[in-house]
Amino acid sequence: MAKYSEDRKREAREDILKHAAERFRRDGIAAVGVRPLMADAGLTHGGFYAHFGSRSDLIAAALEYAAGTTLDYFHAAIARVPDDEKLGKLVATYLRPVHRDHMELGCTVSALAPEIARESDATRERFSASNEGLIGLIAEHLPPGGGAGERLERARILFASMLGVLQLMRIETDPATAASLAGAGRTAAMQLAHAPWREGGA
Amino acid sequence: MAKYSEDRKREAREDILKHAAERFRRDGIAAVGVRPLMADAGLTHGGFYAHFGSRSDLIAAALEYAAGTTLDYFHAAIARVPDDEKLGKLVATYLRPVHRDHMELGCTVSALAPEIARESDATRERFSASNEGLIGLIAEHLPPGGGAGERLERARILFASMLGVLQLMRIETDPATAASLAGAGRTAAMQLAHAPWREGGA
DNA sequence: TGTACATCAGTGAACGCGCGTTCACTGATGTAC
DNA sequence: TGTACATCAGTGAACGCGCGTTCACTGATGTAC
Repeated sequence: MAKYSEDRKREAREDILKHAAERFRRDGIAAVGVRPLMADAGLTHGGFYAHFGSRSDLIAAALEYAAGTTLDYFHAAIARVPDDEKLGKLVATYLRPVHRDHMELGCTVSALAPEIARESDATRERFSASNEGLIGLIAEHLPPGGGAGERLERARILFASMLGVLQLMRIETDPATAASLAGAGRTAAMQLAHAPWREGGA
Repeated sequence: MAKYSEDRKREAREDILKHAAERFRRDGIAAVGVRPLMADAGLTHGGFYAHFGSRSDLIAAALEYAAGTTLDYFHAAIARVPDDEKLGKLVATYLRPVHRDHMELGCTVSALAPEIARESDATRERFSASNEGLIGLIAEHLPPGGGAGERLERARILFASMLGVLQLMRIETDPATAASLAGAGRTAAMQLAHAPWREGGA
């Protein structure tokens, strides 16, 4: 019934989402208007509402989409690497210069964390669910040992540390400091991956 | 010559900066307009340009101001604590629930990192210089040992980790996960403070 | 195979609104004598 | 001490512009027979 060209529509929607995911990360969510975004996709602004109920709906969908591409990116980056080097490769990929310089194609959280934090519960929940894939990927390649919950907790902390380091690298104007951050960030991440958990500090 | 009421003007400027620093952190830089901001300070929008050359100038000044208040906040938080507990107190203060729930009065980087990263070199440099105070405060209370450069590097990583954890806590909708993040974040921060540096990982 | 009709993604003018910035002004606060 | 004048922070109308959203429309793509 009324099938029409559902594929064509789905492709257009996907195209809008792809451009939104990229623009949001590059310019910030608040700076991206419906009109320029539709122009990116080769369309005019009125057609937007055939695909999304509102700009808010787009934000939720685009964040979810962006989290998906982020996961794909890191999944691909470690695919051709021996199992026991996957975590190191993931950390190195996360902190490498090209990721610092290309917010628009990289980790969604590092590019948009505070803006996501200001979104509604529903949007944040939807995004978190999508972002769990990346947390899971890290947990999967942590050194063996520990229960599933503990491994996820450790993966979350490792992710948080890398994300913070990357954000500082992006603010930093001195290349030497940025490079030192990348190096020290890698060391720190591997420390967090291997150190005994629970009361490991002073 | 022409002294007039310079103090009064300085007070008004300070008032605008104070409100801007708060609003920026709460709503994001892009979401804060000149008009609502001046209304916060009990003024009308036209007067804005007696204090700042442009909205961009305000952003640079307000970020600097915010970094200053962030430093004051943590400086005060650890003032009445024995020296060897200052770092732990700082970490605990950074990751406590009230800091997660009050972006507008807390760490500027955690509330605005990606937006700051999109600012001009000049603005980022000015902000970084101001934010070095907080990095220095952390470095000061790291366990003894290591050169000044190494201590600063370690402080930067510790700061980055806390900042990432706080941002994840702000995105998270599940209270249990948020609480686990806070706890694990404290453990991780103290691990990073105490672990041997350079090649400490796998 | 050819014609009539239905669907609906996409178009673009229009809506009310808030934006950053300018500018002629006002009026409180200062100085000069 | 009282009066005339200068300064300039603050006012608010006005500028051109882009925003999110609505809606009457068009025209390519589908189905019916």
